[in-house]
Amino acid sequence: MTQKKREVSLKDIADELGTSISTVSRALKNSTEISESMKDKIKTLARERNYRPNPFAVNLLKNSPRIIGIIVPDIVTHFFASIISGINDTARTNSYSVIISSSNESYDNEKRIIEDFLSIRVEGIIACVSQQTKDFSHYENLYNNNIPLVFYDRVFDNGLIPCVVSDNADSAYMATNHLIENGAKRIAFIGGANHIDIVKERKHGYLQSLRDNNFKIEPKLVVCNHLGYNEGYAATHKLLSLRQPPDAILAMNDSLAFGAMKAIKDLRLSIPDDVSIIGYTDEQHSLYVEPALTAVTHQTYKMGNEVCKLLLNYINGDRSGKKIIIPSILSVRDSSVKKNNI
Amino acid sequence: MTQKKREVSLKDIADELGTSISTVSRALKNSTEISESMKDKIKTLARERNYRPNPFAVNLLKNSPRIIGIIVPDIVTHFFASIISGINDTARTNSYSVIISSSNESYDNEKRIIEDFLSIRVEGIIACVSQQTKDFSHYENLYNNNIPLVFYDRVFDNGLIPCVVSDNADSAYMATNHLIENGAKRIAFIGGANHIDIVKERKHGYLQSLRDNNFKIEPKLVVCNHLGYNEGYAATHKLLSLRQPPDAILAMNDSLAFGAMKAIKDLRLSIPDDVSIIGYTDEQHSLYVEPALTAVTHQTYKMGNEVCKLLLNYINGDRSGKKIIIPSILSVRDSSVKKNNI
DNA sequence: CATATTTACGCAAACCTTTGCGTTGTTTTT
DNA sequence: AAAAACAACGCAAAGGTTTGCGTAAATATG
Repeated sequence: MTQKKREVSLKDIADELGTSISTVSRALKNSTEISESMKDKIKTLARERNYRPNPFAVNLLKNSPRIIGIIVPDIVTHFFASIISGINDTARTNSYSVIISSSNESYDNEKRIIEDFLSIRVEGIIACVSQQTKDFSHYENLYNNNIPLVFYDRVFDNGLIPCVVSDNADSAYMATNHLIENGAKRIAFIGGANHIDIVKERKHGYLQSLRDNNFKIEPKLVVCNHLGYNEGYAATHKLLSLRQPPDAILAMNDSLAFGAMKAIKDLRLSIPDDVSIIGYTDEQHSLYVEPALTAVTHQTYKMGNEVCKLLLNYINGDRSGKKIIIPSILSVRDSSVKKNNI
Repeated sequence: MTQKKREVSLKDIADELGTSISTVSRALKNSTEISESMKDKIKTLARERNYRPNPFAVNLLKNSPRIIGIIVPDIVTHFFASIISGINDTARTNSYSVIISSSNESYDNEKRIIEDFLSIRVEGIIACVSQQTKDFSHYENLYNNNIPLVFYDRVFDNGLIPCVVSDNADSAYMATNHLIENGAKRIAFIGGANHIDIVKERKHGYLQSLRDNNFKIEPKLVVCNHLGYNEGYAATHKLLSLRQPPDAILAMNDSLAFGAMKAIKDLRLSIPDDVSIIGYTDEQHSLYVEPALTAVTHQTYKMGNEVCKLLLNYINGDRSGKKIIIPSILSVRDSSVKKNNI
C-alpha cells in the first residue's frame, strides 16, 4: 500500500518562509495586521504548494462543519431525486455540503441514519419519514436536543418543527373540479393505505370537491389499498364492472394511473370519453402514454429549495416552526378532457 | 440565536469519574489495560451522557475520514439515481459515508466539485464525466497526486484508472440479433451525438450484428443527432417515409424510443408487425406504454456496487487499474416480436 | 529628543482524541 | 525476602488551525 502523503500545513509554509504559523494563517485570511509584501509571499507559496486548510482542524475548533444530512425514503424515485436536487443546489449556494442517506422506507434504517448523522456531527437534518415509521421518538429526541431538524413531504407535525409539504387536499380538490368541469358525472378515487397522511388529505380534497359540486358521495367509488401498478389495474377493473361504473378516475399515483389506463383499455373503453383519468406524477412519461395523461405535478425542485432554506434558517436561530405549503400544478393533457362534453 | 451546546467529551467523563482522559479513551475501546470495574463505570456513564467521539479530532489524528465523493452528471435520471443507490449501499456496509454532487453535465461544475471534495478531504472520488468535458486534466491531476479515483459509465480511460462500464457494443449487438431473429429485414439505428463514446460503441455493436448476419449496411438507416423525445419522433418520421423504410428500430435511449413509438403510431403503422422497436431503459415505464417496450436494461445497482468496491480496493492500495464490464440484459416484451414472423 | 502610538509580527492556548511511555501498587517467582 | 513481573492507570505529545495577547521595531506626536 502506497504511503498516503501528508498534506501541506500552515507550519510547512511558515517554515519555508521563516515566519510563524499565525502570520501565515492571518495572511491567508487577508488580515490587515500583516504587511502586503508578506501577504504576497505567503499567498503565492500557498498557491504553489496547493495548500488547503485541514477541515478537521478547523471544525475541531469552530464546530460548524457546514454539512447537512438528508434522509430520503428512496433515492431512485423521481419525486425524491428531484427534491434532493433542489436541496443540494440551495445548500451549495450557501456553501453547505449535503450527505444523503436512504432509509429504503425502513424504520430501523431511519434510526440508524440519525445516529450516523449525529456521529458525523452534521449541523442539521432534513428528513422525510419512512412509510414504516409510526413511532417518532427518534425525531423528538433530535428536537429536544436542539438539533436543527426540518421535514419535507411526509412530516412529523407537532406544530413546532418547520416543514415543507405539498397541498394535497387542494390539488385533489382542483383535479376533481377539473374532471367535473369536463363532464364527469361519477368520479372514482384510487389511493393507498388509509393511514398515510397524503392519502387522507387527497381523499379529503376529492370528497370536498364532490360536496361543493353537489355530487353524491359513493363509498363504492373510493378504493384505498396499496400504491402500485397492479393494484391500479385491479381496482379499476373492479370499479368498471360495477352496476354503475365511474366515468372518471382520480388516481393518487403514477403507477396506479398507468395501471388504471391499462385496465380501461383492456375493457375496450375509451379514454377520456368513456372514462377520463387524472394521475399524480412529475415524470415525463405521462406524455408518452396514450392518451397523454393529465396529472398533478409537484414543484419538487422548489420543495427542495424551500426545505433547505428552512433548515438554514433554523441553524441560524429561527425557531418559528414555519410550515410551507408548495402548490401543485394540474397539467391538463388528453386523458381528462371528454370530447362529448355537453 | 440559541447557544449551540458543546458536545460531551472524554474530559467531561473523566472529570465526572475522577479519572484521566486516557483511561476513558481506552475503556471505551475495551482495552485490556483497564480493569473491568472501571470499564463498566465509564461505559455506562458514556452511554448516559450520550457520548460520541468527535470525528474532527479523530480525523485530525488519523487522517482517514471514511468519506468518498461521488460526481454524477445528473441526480434525477433513474439510471444515475440507481447507480448512486448501489454505491451508497456498499459504501455503507464498509462504513464509509458518501457525499454526492451533481455536475449537471457542466465541465466547470465538475472542476469545482473536485476542488470541494479535496477541501473536504474525501478519501477517494467516484466519477462519471459530464457530457461537456473534453479536457481531462483535472482528473489527471487527481491521478498524479495519488488521490483514489475510479470512473463509472462515462470514463476517462487511460488504461490506468479503474472503471466500471456497461457492455454497450455487446448489448446493441444482442438487441440487433434479437430483431433479426424475430423477422426484421431492415433495421434502423437512432442514436445521439457521434462524439459520445456510448453512441459509438452501441452503433458499433449494431453494425457488427448486421455484418455477422450478412445484412447490407445502409447509412440512411443510421440517424445520430441528439438524445430526446422530439428527436426520436422526427427521426422515425423521416425513416419511415424513405422509399425503403425500416421494419425495425434500435433506439439508443428511452425518450428516443418513446418518440419513435409515437411516430410509428401516428403513421398508422403497427408495432411490432410493421415496425418492431427496442429501446434502452431501466425504468418501469417501458411496461406502461403500448405495446410494452422491449428494452436493454442495465444492472445499474450492481454497477454502483462494483464501482464502489473498485474505489475501496484502490484506497487499500490496489493500483491494478481494473476495468469491469457489467453485462446488460435484454428484457423482451411485445414491441420486438413480430407475430407474422416467418 | 523623549514619549506615545502604530505596524507587523510571534507565542501559546484551545479544540478533542489517540497512544507511547512512565509510574505506581500488587502479585508472582526463585 | 528480594527480585521480577504484571496490572491499572496517568502524563504528555501530536495532529492543524484560530485568535487573544504580548512584544519589538518603526513611526508619529509633543
